[in-house]
Amino acid sequence: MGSCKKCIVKEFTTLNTLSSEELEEVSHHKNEMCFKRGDVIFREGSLLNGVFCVKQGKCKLTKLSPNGKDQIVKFIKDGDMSGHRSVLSEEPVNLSAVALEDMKVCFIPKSDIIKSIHANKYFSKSMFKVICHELKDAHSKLTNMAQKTVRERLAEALLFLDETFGDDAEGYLNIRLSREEIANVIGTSTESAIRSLSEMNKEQLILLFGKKIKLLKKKRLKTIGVGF
Amino acid sequence: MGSCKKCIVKEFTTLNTLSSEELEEVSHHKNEMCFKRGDVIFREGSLLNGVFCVKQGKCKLTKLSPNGKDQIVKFIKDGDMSGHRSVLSEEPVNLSAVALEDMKVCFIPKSDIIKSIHANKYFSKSMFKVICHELKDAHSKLTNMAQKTVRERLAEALLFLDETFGDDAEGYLNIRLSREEIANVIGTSTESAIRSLSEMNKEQLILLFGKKIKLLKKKRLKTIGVGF
DNA sequence: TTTTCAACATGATAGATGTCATTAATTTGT
DNA sequence: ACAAATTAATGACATCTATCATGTTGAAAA
Repeated sequence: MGSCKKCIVKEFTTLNTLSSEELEEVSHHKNEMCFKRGDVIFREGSLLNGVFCVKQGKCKLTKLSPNGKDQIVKFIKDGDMSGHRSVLSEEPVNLSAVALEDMKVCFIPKSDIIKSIHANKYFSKSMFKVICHELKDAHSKLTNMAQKTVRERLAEALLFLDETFGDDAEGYLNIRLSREEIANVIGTSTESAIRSLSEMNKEQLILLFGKKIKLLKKKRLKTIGVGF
Repeated sequence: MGSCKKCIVKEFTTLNTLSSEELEEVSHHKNEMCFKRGDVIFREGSLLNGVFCVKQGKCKLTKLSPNGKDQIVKFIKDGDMSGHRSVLSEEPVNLSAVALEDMKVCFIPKSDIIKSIHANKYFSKSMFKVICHELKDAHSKLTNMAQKTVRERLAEALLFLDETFGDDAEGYLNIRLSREEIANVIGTSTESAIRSLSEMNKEQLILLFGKKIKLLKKKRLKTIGVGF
């Protein structure tokens, strides 16, 4: 089992505030797991006994609405943590995590996290920042959802995906989502999402090639996303 | 200047985990201020140097959308704290706070908060829970906003206001909001909000009397809010 | 390869919501 | 108490979005 000291997750998350000893301890307690596209990593309502660190792959965090539709609330990628909200608040998770591609994930037990929060003020501070940032993000998503049109939300979402996951060698978004998943990000029906995508395709703002999407005019997309 | 030890805010918030000495210190550093209905307590983008504790009155937290409309993200009432996200993340506030009635508010400097977070693990734990709860709440609001109709969101919002602020002697909601403000809670146009209210009034689910609103059939409103 | 199934695309239509215009009611300031 | 200004209510209409129906494409399995 590899040491956490050289892990990509340590590199990018709040774990980088841990001391050498703390990391050593985490290394011994952690649990490595693999998932395949479509696998459920955890499901809304479960009581998590630790946090997940993503070494490889991407997943979506979704919330089930009473009407049976999933809302995609967040994406998680290599180097990200997940499940910390549940651990910190000692409540069940309110979101489900589903793998979007094959993943390698480490599970760090709650006890290690809690211990370090109390012992290491840098870790605790960093944790606060992570959650606070998520909260800020959620408020701004809420506002967008409430006040923007489908087309505006789609433009925003595409730019977000571009910033978050980057492009591949040919300039396509480095994430593969079904049309339904795109609809679940922007909070609309699959058909409406498809229509808006086709429209942008015709306008040559984006290029659709199967499931692959290339952003052709990012500046224009930005102004659309802001609402103009 | 009164001691924080007997304050309603201490009673209800995370401040109740502070030791006697810590409270004493806060008592000396705090700053009492008054606001009138409509006053801006802080504005989106400001850098807060402390947190606000509400001794009396209510306010709304709003986020301005690029299209110029305000989205009401949260309500704050007697015994609540606000501004902690900004203080903990050391970022500008992302929301504006506007008084909905006359208010008495205490300002506690950032230094006291940070100090206690490091010194008092109960305080820190309690703070985590507060933020985590807000995050959970924001995710569920996001999902509702994305997937529910105006009527459903209105039903939910009314029940929320009822739970949060309670009723007056005659059974009316204990908070006075304009139609525009109600619209800004549920994320719709003022006219649509008015129409949905009128509709529920005709159906005798609620009773409208000027700005005052009484919930007549809460069970029915609940099933509407869930989406049936 | 061929078959089968799921995902994608698109048209038609109905329903929900936003916008504009007008009138009524209420609040505010004098 | 009155006038002015703001807020609320409602109708008419345009627009957006969801839903249903249908056909197409593409991927996976036999």
